[in-house]
Amino acid sequence: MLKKRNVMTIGTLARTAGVGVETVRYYQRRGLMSEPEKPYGGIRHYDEQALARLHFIRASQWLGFSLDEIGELLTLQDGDHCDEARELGEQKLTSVRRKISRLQQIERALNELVQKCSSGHGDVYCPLMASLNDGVEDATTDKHKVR
Amino acid sequence: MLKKRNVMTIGTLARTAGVGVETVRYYQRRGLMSEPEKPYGGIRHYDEQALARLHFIRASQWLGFSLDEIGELLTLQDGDHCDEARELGEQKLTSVRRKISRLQQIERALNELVQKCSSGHGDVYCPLMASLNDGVEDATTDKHKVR
DNA sequence: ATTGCTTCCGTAGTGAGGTACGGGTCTAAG
DNA sequence: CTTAGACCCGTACCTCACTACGGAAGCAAT
Repeated sequence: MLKKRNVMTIGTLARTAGVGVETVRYYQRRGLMSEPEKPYGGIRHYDEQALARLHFIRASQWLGFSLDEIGELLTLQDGDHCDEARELGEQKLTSVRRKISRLQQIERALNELVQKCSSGHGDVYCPLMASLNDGVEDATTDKHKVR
Repeated sequence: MLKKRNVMTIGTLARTAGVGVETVRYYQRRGLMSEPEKPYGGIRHYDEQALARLHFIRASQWLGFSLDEIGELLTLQDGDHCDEARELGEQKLTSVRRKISRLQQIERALNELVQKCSSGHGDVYCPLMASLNDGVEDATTDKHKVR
């Protein structure tokens, strides 16, 4: 008993996955998804696999992988390359942890500044601005790229 | 006794602040820094104020302000607008905290996946890939923008 | 005086991840 | 049968923060 596969147009596919039609087409152009053959003169249809692929991409993106990295992951898809996949995962984990601690530093600094601003309200000058003018105490000590 | 002010060329200024010459010129075009008058047919010189401005910009950037927001901050520079500045700071603080908790979620998920990958090594399939294929457990439940 | 590094200045390109547009074709509802 | 709404497709445009390019002119040392 062959259950007829859930067939969708690109619009339905996109809506179901919560992305825009243009985004799906963009992923196709990037080579992250294949374009199904189109029936002569007609409209392409997409199945569950396409939807799964879209989920894969969004899930990976959510984990901080770039589209290029996702492309890499996709070449490892058969499950035979667990080590490579884990390696990529570990790299991401490291970079996520770096980001977290940088943001925590920033949070502490910003919090302190805002606190000062709220309390010492008698003065004429603004402590936040003052700190920014001084370079936020050792924030600019790392003179590297901010990006 | 007038101490002759520390005068720099754009190159020295940039190097001192740890940015590129092009970056300084870019900030000028963006209206974040002024261009000093140039002596007839000659080379512009920059003083400590310009350097301070550059520090201000980098410090603010480090705190997560965009160049547009930094422009706003700069219009509040006189210190008479402490409330507005604090308001901006608080907004940033909120967004930084959001980012942190999002990243912490990601960290937990990624860590778990990598752990699984390292341990259960007898199977043929890769747990990381498997999870990505399933959508990372409720990661894709929030079907919104990843950006 | 010649080499060689800066500076000056405008314009254009980069990368990441899309989003928008416009003209043409299909399909489904009324 | 007409019309509204998808779809198809290529190309152009967007944001953000830079970065590069290229030619002319200045300045410092040899």
